[in-house]
Amino acid sequence: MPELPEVETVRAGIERHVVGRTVATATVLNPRAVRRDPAGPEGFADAMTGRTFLRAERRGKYLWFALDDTEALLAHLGMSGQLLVGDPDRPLSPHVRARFTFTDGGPDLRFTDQRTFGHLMLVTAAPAADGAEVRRLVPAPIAHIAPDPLEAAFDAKDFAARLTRKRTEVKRALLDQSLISGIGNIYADEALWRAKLHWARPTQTLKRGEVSRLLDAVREVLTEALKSGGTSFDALYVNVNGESGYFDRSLNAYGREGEPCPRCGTPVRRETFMNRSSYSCPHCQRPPRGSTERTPQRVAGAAQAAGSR
DNA sequence: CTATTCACCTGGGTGC
DNA sequence: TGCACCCAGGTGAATA
Repeated sequence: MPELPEVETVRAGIERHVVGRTVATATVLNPRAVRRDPAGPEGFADAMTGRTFLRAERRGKYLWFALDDTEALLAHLGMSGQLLVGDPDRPLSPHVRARFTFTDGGPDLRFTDQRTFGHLMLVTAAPAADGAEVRRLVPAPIAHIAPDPLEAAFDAKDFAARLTRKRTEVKRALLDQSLISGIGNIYADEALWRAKLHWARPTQTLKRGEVSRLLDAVREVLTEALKSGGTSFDALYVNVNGESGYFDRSLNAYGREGEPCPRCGTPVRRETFMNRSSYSCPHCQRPPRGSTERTPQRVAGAAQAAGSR
């Protein structure tokens, strides 16, 4: 699942292989890929033709490619999206949702997305209003997304204040892209493990030291994952798929149910939270007082309702 | 305004 | 072998 490090790897790949090139043809193979673009598939393709990719930018899990001073191609990879650059004559895989060829006749760009949660959209961009030194444009549809912890516009003090003001659990807060962007289920669990915090911990009870420990953990986890993803930068293929190799980075908690915690050896537990799995160490990450232990099973009614759909 | 719930998707895996 | 179902989960619209 592409979270900040994977999306940044894609951004760097696009910067290297696509920026400076001009679109010869744009083809939408599945209209769902541009469902958020009011111009529709034909309008989108028409508007993209002849445009030049000027810059590759990112905030959190969103990517955008400036086309001029006010317009950009916005991309979100969703669960399974990939942006692949390669030989324009290679066969078209069944999950290619959109394709761009370039006037130089070189490698093409393909938006591939099995589960179709991702999308592309031509947008207008306005100057970011989140930092005096920030001069770049941010697309209007993602103006509500908070800066991510690796960008200059990120304000740690403001994050701490807003985090502890919320009335919610700490993991839910980490996944809230309007509070801090770029973190998904995997790195949320990894950061909480590293900071020795349980996912259900009420944000209002977090001590100052715990907040800074958590933010440090978030930055470390993202930075390390980014480093291991960086090895694929030289490849022509800009790959962000779970199977692509660097995604098997070492994880300490996520997906390791029953395996020993690397810190203390206690078997990692899995619990259901927000209808998804949360992995944590029962010894290092003690549940807050009064929190209900939850098992991975769904409630009977929910399972039945889901099954009948 | 804030917090919560749900719809949107598909292919691999599992159990009967 | 075939079928039904579960599961992965980020986003934004709808709802409370």
